[in-house]
Amino acid sequence: MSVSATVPVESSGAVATESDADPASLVTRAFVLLGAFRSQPVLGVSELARRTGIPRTTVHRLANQLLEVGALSRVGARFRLGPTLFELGNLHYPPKMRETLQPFLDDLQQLSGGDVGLLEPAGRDVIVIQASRARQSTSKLVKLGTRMPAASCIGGHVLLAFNSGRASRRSDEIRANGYALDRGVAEPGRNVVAAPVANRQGRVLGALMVSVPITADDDDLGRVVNATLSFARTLTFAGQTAEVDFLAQARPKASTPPRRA
Amino acid sequence: MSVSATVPVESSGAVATESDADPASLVTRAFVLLGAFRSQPVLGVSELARRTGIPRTTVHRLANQLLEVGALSRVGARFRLGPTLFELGNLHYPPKMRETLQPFLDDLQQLSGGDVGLLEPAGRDVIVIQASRARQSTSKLVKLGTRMPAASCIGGHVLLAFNSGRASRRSDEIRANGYALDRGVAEPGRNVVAAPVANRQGRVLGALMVSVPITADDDDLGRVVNATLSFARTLTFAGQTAEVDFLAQARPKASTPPRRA
DNA sequence: CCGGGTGTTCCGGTGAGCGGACATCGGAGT
DNA sequence: ACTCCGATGTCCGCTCACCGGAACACCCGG
Repeated sequence: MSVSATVPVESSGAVATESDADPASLVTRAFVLLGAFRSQPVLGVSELARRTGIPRTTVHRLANQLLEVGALSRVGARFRLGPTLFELGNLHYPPKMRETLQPFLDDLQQLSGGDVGLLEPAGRDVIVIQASRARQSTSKLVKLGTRMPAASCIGGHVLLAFNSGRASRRSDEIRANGYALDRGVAEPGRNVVAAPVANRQGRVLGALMVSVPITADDDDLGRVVNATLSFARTLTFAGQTAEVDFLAQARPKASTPPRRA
Repeated sequence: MSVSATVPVESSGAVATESDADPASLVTRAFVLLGAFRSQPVLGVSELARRTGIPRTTVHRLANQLLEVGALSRVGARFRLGPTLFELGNLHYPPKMRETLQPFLDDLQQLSGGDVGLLEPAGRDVIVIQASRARQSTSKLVKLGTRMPAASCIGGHVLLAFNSGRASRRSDEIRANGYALDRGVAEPGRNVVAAPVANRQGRVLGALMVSVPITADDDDLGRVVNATLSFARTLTFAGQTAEVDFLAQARPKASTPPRRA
């Protein structure tokens, strides 16, 4: 549990977030810094340095620069993530996407009684970019802004199945069914259903995920599965119509820019 | 009720404000790059270079680094803001703040029939960090994630009045009234009301803003004002109880870090 | 075939970033 | 009281990684 994305192993020196490329690069470091706040919302310079393996002085300078642009805010002598990140994060979507899709998520939430979330891939992780939660639900998977490894979440499995070229038994199964189902494994006492959402080119860009409490009657679950599939198709359609082109990925122009060595 | 002579709303356009300090600093530049997407959601390298004044080569390198950390995504050969920003932006809040406050905003929305937004200061701008909008409203001020100069928005005036030391006639007036009112200036055909929201120390950290269509009857407006004030107080209270400590800003510790000699 | 528009690569000079050392503050322990 | 410890903020000289001009590769429309 405690899906990685967290702290590297103490003061191991280098940055341990399994980033592919050179760990240098100021930009990378800045975002490693920001990422440290995933596990702790308020951090001081020294704490940041300890968690990220970046020298204190450097952290100090970086943090102050991030402060200037509003990516961090002060909390007494310490820091927290700043409002500029929220602003830019919201600009991530096409302007009307959220408003357009929210009613659908809400409907599905009502209908299923569970928690509904829309996932987007981010590297080898997935992020919950939109959600509709039951009043007093405790699903931690389906929570706005949550990031987790694609491999460790059923919604991520769906995305992998439809996106990554690599075939596997599980992927084949998901593609064949058109959805994925997790019975109480990911979340104890809960069933989780996931179905793919595509854009107008038919490319799968997101996954709809529903987490419902386990019921005695399997027919209930069946209904939830059907509803999820139906709504996933609806979202695909809604994304097309509202010229939202849900999650963009516009014209596939330079489809394969020569990959760097 | 003096009509507030609000500065006419600056309609997007050029790059937004700030960037006071040295334009150097990689971090600053990176965020200047990201900020360019405020006016255009999808941009290529050359376009970015043109808009930001940063040389193409540098833009290219920066953009690719930002891509690696998920702060940007590819769209064909161009870029858009990435999901990591959304994730981090959501972490900006205390964990339960949004869920806690949303019902209050929704109630006020229903009650007033207008658009309701919660503002947070960010440098000399303000950002709408939470909103509840009427079904088919067209208020552009009260939209989730919107950033605008504090000086050009009535909610910003409230924040300035209660936060900045500088006194002015307008600030005094707002402090005396406990709220601010804009009659159709900021948004044609709409009245906008704003009231301060504080944390447990009584420090004003946000502003509640309500935009309603202008009605013939002034009593209606009065009711909206009262409701807004009431809800602002409620939010203050809610922020306190739910140990959300709404918008943090904990103990005013190192209030005056010894400024360089 | 050309001219103007992209995105991308290369490479040398240099200034920005690095980090060791120091100053300072605040709280806990004795 | 005095001290230790860890916190944040500051200074400064060395060096290496970033910067950006120039050149390249590519795709279009004329």
